[in-house]
Amino acid sequence: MTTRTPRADARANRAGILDAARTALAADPYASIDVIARSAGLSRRTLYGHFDDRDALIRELIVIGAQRFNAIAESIADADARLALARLAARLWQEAAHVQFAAVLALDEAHVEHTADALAPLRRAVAGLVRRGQEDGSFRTDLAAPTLARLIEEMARTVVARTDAASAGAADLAVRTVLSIAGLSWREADALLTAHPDIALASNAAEGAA
Amino acid sequence: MTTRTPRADARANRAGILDAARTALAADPYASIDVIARSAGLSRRTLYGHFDDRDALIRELIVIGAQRFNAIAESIADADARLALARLAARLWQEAAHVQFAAVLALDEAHVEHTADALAPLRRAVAGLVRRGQEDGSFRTDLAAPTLARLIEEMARTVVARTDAASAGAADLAVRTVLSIAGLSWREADALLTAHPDIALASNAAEGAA
DNA sequence: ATTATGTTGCACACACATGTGCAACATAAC
DNA sequence: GTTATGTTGCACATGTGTGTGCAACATAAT
Repeated sequence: MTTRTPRADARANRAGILDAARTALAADPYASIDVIARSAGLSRRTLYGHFDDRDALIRELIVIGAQRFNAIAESIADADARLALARLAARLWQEAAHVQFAAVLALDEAHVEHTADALAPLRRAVAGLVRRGQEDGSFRTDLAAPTLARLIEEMARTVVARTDAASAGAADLAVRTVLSIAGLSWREADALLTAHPDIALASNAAEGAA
Repeated sequence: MTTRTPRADARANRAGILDAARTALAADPYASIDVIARSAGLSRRTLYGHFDDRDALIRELIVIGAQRFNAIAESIADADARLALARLAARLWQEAAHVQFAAVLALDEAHVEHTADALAPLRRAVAGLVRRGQEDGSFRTDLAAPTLARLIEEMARTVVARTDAASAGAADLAVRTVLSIAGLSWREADALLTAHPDIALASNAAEGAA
């Protein structure tokens, strides 16, 4: 029981590892500890100074990512279920850089359970949205609510995991996909997005400008 | 240069390995050679008598699977693009047992390329369908044809890989998902499937009957 | 019944990843 | 400038998977 205060550079290195792990694991969920450490500019041995375990590192990543997810889910307040869903998809997409690894890891047997637990609030929010949308007739009713909720989750996960986050209309694509799955025709979705241009805003604008 | 005729039991064992590999890899794309061989009732050593390599085994699986895929794609003749897409999805689904591993493997870095090559005909068929559907106004036009084609592929792959093939309305779910992505409203898709009950037929009927 | 063909278990070499112990070295904090 | 804190490289043990060689054994085909 001495100083207790972590050194400043150590704090930064820890953060750097989490950062490197995010991108490395998004590209390859089986990225080795060594690859992660090196891509953070540190040695493998040092990483073990910050995290007990490969598992501990990943668990921390999941927890952090889930917090962001859940916070967003709980911040959506639109009365219109279609709007709420669209906004949820768009907001989540903006976090893509922080969550892409999660979308990939969520498929890994070893972490499904933990991920599912951590994302329970988000899942509840989606379930509520679906129920609401089905009740007011704006979402499809040919599928049972739990089925539709799961389908929306899976499709969203796929789009996040399999789309280059930096590409042009990526956010727009994600939103339209989710709305289509919810049962809207594309014209309906299109009208919705036109009427509410704030939703798919801020798609990473500058690209080819060099 | 002697007999050249493979022994009957050896032929059967080879087929058994391919079969076991299909199911084992569908569950876990990293299933070990040993697990595959054992689940075929053979020893690891024997497997190497039939296949040079882990890679050789997987490549053969991909080729066989792709042949079935492609044959189906080329057998679809409906003039109506919506119908054609629906039927394609349904027919592919019926092959789920033979292709689920492919849907999973397709994500594995090591085999993406080979898989993509093998599935070129299917991909071309989908591209043609999308073009046709967009031209006659039955598919969405808010996304460029290549984007839409890729999206349909990805979503179909996800549904195949992430749905219990034996579950009740699985085939129906797959078809409806694809149609929604193509831009149909759920009511439109519903009407289409009602008008053509032959499409989503033969969903593995008997389940709970024990 | 003989024989070519398959199968099996075992040992081996190899590669790669995880996690730990330790001594040498750096440097942020004071 | 001293010192507690952090970093590094190296060796090591461990575990898991791949692919091969070989001798003993089984059996389909004739």
